[in-house]
Amino acid sequence: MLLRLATTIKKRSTEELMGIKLRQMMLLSYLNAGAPALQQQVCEALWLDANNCVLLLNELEDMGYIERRRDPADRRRHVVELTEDGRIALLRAERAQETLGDEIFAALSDEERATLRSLLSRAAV
Amino acid sequence: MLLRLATTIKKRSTEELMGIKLRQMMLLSYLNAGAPALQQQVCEALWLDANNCVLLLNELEDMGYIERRRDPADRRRHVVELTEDGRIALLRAERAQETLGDEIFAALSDEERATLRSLLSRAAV
DNA sequence: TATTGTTATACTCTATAACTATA
DNA sequence: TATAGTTATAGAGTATAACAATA
Repeated sequence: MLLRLATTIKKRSTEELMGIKLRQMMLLSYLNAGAPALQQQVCEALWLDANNCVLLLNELEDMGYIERRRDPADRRRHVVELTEDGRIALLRAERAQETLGDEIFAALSDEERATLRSLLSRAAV
Repeated sequence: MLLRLATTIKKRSTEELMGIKLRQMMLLSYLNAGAPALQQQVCEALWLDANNCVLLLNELEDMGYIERRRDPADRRRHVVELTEDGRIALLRAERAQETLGDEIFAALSDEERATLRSLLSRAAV
């Protein structure tokens, strides 16, 4: 049931609706939450292997939503940072997600949604 | 969060653990729940397009877990039925899933799990 | 001609391994 | 030599379109 709901969310989170892909949004969202992060940290936080992470970052860099800079302390490393355009794109995607959430969980009260969130957060990831 | 949990479940539902793949289990589970069904119904219930459905049924038929017969009433149609081996394979997979569920939702009481199920079931699919 | 099931094909997502540059 | 990032490649999963048999 949980799996089916997840596929529903994925299917309805179209690029057309959000402006960007769901995975792209999750990466931008992670960057927005904290300070500019090392590429490695981004990968780990989002469960992406190094390869996938690079590809995703490439897309976002091409779109101008992130910037990659060499870490002066260790020139092998890249520091990833959200751009202003990236912030705007993220906001749009988040608004779309909220609307979608309202549609999908329309039958649940605010309180019930909070309960759901809390229960899910206590499951092992 | 819901999406992350879903990927956790998928990743941990390995063929090694369950004996069959998750999608195969879902199809067998559907057949087990009701009477022998038309291929078309199976597709629709599991959100598979016709192509995918055929491929999945092919796998299961090769493994001897289902049987396909022509519908005498309309020879274009196929009736799909679970075999005894299929039933056994399904049972094994279901047991593995239960164990997995216990691990993932270990922090939740029985009552809380019931609440979670009920909340999820009320979301739009 | 329309419908059921099938095959062929391509596209996305993900996973593995080899390569480059820095340390 | 070990590590961070990259590239190349292959494998799942999924979607689209063309095809065969039957109605």
